[in-house]
Amino acid sequence: MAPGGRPRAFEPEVALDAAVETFWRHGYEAAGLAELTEAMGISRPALYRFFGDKTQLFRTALERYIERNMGYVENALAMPTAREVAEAFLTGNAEAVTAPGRPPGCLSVQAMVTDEADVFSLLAENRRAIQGRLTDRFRRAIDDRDLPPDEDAEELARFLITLTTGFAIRAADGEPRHALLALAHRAVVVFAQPGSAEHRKAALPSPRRDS
Amino acid sequence: MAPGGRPRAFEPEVALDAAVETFWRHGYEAAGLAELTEAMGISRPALYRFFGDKTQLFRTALERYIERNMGYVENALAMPTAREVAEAFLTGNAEAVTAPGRPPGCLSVQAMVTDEADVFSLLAENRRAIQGRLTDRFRRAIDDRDLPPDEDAEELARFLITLTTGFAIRAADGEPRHALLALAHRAVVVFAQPGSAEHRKAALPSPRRDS
DNA sequence: TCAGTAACGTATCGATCGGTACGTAACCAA
DNA sequence: TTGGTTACGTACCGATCGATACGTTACTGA
Repeated sequence: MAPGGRPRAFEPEVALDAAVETFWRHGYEAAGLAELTEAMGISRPALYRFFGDKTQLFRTALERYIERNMGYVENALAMPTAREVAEAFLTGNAEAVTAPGRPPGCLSVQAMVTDEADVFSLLAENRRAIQGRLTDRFRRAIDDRDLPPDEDAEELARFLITLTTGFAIRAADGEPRHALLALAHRAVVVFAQPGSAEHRKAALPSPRRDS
Repeated sequence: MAPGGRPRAFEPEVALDAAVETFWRHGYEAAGLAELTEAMGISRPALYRFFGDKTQLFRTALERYIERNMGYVENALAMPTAREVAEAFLTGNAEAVTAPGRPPGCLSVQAMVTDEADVFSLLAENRRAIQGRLTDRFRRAIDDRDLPPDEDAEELARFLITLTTGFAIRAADGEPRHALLALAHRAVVVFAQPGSAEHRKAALPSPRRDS
């Protein structure tokens, strides 16, 4: 019934990668259609025909970014001990946000500062998903006696996410890889060394509930 | 010789505070003139006559933001020990980025994601200045035998700045105050590295300064 | 009363934003 | 060749961006 029409004049994956890099470097709003189309090497209507509007393009770009540049998350979650999970997660992130030949920082964080509610919540959901997987992993570590029984798995996960968020901003700020790696190695001391579970007593005077 | 003309119809400080809040909530680029003028309660030409262009307004707003919402920095630097400096700095920041009645997060961080080079470098300079003062403080702590002689003062300062940067983003992300405070208390254990067990004993909840 | 001065705000500037209408070009099947 | 189909890109849309021109209003001192 319907034979193929005129063939595409560009490689969708190449164009998408260019979009990823543009969003990565400038965030969502600051990445204009003009810059996007120029980087992707296609015309504006071509972008809309293949990728939908700017928001949909960003969704697709974020998916690709995650699967191509956030592999360190899976890698870290597969580590045998909680401490190794944390170290792999932090160092993997430090390396990802300072990858040579790529924009410094993290697409998710660069694009987070936006008024577009759907883009923001998309990124928030992604971050929450990772934090949830880390939490689950640390809960398992508690069950396995790899972490103290009174340890707060959710708080540990939140600590890691918060630190990597900071890494992303600092990398965009020009901080070199070795500096972030040093911070990563330093931060894992928060994961109690075997035999010293007492840091929690000293560190937490009393739980506070104010907002 | 020159008599006064028509009197001003607005309070400059009130208008400036409104500008601070707008930049705080949306960052630099996303805070449009329409929103700024509406929040400030003045017309567009009035803004330009009194505050110069948008960049100059931002400079002034940043100055005011620093002097009104970053008092915790001075407070922290005045603490007697390195660990207390760190704890006061982190908790002070956690409280500042979750201050009730104010936008969550930090103006400096919200506005950091921008293409405007001069705004970016202005913020980077501010961050570097704080990091420098923390570094100096920790160097002094090393001289005073308050920190181990082989400690890296600059790295400690970088650790704190990176963490507070993360706090700012997470606060904007909706993280409640108590969660960030818990992270703050947890993070100061890096100041009780193995080998100096007595740093740990002295950990007490420090006096608090709300601004 | 009146000239001088300065802040007021409407109405508008050119540039750029995200998004499309539409005529054209390139493929396939008959 | 011809009709159907699909991608191509120029040229444009209304809205909004930051920034101003300019006529008006309110105050002061002579």
